[in-house]
Amino acid sequence: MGRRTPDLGRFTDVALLVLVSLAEGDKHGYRMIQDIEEFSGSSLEPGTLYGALMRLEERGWIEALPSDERRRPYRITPQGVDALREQLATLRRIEETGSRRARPSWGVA
Amino acid sequence: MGRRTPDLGRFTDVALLVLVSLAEGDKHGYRMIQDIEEFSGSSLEPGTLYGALMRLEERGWIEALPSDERRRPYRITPQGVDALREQLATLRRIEETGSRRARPSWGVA
DNA sequence: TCCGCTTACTAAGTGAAACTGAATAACGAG
DNA sequence: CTCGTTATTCAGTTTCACTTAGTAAGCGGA
Repeated sequence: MGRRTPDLGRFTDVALLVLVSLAEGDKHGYRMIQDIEEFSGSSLEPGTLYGALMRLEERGWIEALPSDERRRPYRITPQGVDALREQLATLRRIEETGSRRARPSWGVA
Repeated sequence: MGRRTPDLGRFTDVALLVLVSLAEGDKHGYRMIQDIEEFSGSSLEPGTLYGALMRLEERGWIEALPSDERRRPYRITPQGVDALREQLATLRRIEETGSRRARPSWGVA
């Protein structure tokens, strides 16, 4: 459930979901998958998640913490928090516009 | 401005933006570009927009209206409205989770 | 009338990312 | 010692977003 529609867009980026997840606290990949599933309903396959982690790290929005060689935890960086806040603001604007427009008794009268 | 970050995700799907735009009323492509620019800050290039329109039409979420051979107007379908509402709900959940988590005095104490 | 601007869409080609799915492996429970 | 969960890596494919360029109708002004 909470399916990302194949063909057509995904409707929410993996990168955003990761940032939201890490905003709660440090996590390793596998826990992010579970967390993201809970708050967004999107179940990510490993390949999708780890690919996004790599790119986010290159961007400097998250950083790897000392790994215990089984789990590889990540932390969101200050730049990551900035980016997240900015994106959330944009998201809110779009969501509000959409809600306003899709609300008024569609199909009725 | 309102840049979609090249590499890394786009953070908002073109398809969603189109649905929000059409939720306000019928529009042809060029006007959607302007409308979307206004409410989301994302300026789409023609190729991006028209590609999304094609896929949305195949999906049955929008439909082409009789064209005057210069403008090609589109209308959102009932299924499109359903899909939009569902996506907005998901978006709101993500946005709320993100805002809650990114809020509490980050980096302070 | 013809020049140029805005409007409006079409089309081609590229790269990056999301997705699937399978392989690997450590660890705990029983 | 075996099975299920935890956790990550990797390979391969699809698809979308992006850029850019091209076509063309309509309109205002000189």
